[in-house]
Amino acid sequence: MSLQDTTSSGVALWRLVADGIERGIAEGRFAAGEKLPGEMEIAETYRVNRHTVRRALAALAERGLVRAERGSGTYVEVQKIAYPLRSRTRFSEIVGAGGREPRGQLIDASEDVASRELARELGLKVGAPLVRIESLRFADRAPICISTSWLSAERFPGAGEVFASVRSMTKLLEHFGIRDYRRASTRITAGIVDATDAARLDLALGRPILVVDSTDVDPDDKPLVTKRSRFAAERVEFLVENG
Amino acid sequence: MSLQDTTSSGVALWRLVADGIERGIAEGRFAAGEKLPGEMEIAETYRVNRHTVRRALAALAERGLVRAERGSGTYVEVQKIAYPLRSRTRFSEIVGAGGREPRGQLIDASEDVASRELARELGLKVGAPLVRIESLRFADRAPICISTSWLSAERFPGAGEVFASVRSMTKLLEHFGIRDYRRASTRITAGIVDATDAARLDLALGRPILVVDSTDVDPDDKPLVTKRSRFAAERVEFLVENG
DNA sequence: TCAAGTTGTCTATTATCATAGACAACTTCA
DNA sequence: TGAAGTTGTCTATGATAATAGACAACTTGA
Repeated sequence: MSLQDTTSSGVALWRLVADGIERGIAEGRFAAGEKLPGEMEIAETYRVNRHTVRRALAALAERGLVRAERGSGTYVEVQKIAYPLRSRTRFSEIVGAGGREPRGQLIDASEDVASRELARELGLKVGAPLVRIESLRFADRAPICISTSWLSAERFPGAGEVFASVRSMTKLLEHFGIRDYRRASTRITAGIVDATDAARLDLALGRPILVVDSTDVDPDDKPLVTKRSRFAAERVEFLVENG
Repeated sequence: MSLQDTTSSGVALWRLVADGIERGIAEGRFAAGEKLPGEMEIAETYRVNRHTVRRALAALAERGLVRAERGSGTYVEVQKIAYPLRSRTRFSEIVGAGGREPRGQLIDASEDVASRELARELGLKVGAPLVRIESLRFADRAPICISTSWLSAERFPGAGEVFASVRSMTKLLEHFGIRDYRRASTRITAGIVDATDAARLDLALGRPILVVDSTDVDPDDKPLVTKRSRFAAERVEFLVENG
């Protein structure tokens, strides 16, 4: 590691550079459409090899944040995604409307049992069998959000396998005969990303996340699924609709 | 990387394991003085090699979080600093459809000129004279939120002095003859506290904050005041009511 | 047209990361 | 005392990270 780092931090240098540049974009130091400093200049400011900078830029380019033009420079490509909050908010609508392609990826599905809080949210007894689904959502190529969803294992047997094939919570519920549902509650707070989420969201350690706890209910107000979602704060902003 | 990770994240595996264990300690899954699972068992749960686990444990040991005892096990060394991930304090009335009772303490009032963004929000020209009001809000004795409000200096002359005496944005607007107004837009995102806000909010550096940008308008949709508020994320959660 | 500056690609070298297997040293408990 | 289970240490191998230098391909502006 360069700089004063004598002990290895376990985070690759190119990742630190990439995070630094991304932060510059997120904070507006590099505006959308503008040219970044040259690779040599970036290498000097971070005191790393030019190849290391190129690795960082390649990672950003893969996610669509920057675009390199040979002979000219590297340009900032994207902006924050606006995420309106109202009942019936569904990810595909939002990102679809913005012209970005929604993608959901199953990370993991496993069995779980209801804690007191989960039991209360879902209207079940403590210890009731649940299905836990971990999923990752993208806009374009950038990971936006990690969600952990819990459903009753009795009401939705095999929910994990279904989600793996349909890749959408709406379609999962449709598969079990639920055509309509709505958002019962949404709580928003913020936190710091942990290492696991950081790796999956392609976020630097210590970066802020928006934490959204929500529960969806059917038309009879019976809880269907409760979720905890973690959004990369620098890529998302929430728009609260009020009359 | 193990699991399904085919793309390298730039974060070393041992670091992910170390963070995972540290999180377990912080959240009390591994109590102080207790024995951690064996290296083989940890390796299996994270699906990595035992040497990778040893690297992770070595990093934690170097920081004094754990202590290994040959032939016996590895033990949690320190008492965690317990802080709740989210408090139960509800501020729905501040951020939801309401958001009208900022009873707070005036920190500073000064003159400012409209940047492009402020001008757009307030429907003024760039460079138009503004009054900027910095205020601090408490719940009990804990500081909760810092707000920076901007108003047109032409429409609200002496707004700073008025706010200092009435200590409420609603009453300030009443003073200028505005009895009714509503929230036009609310944008929520998250960030890291800066040094100035950290001191005022009694927050550690690097802690997350909820950033709320909002604009209030009169019944004719004319912008009155635009605000940027920073909430200590660990003391606040937002409740979004829908339906 | 030409020079300067940019990104793209190649080879090469060294250090770290992650895995794998084997065995030693030690503790615990029956 | 002995077996089982724990951490400690050694060697070894392949993949990745980071450095270094050279040059090609291209854009920009004088």
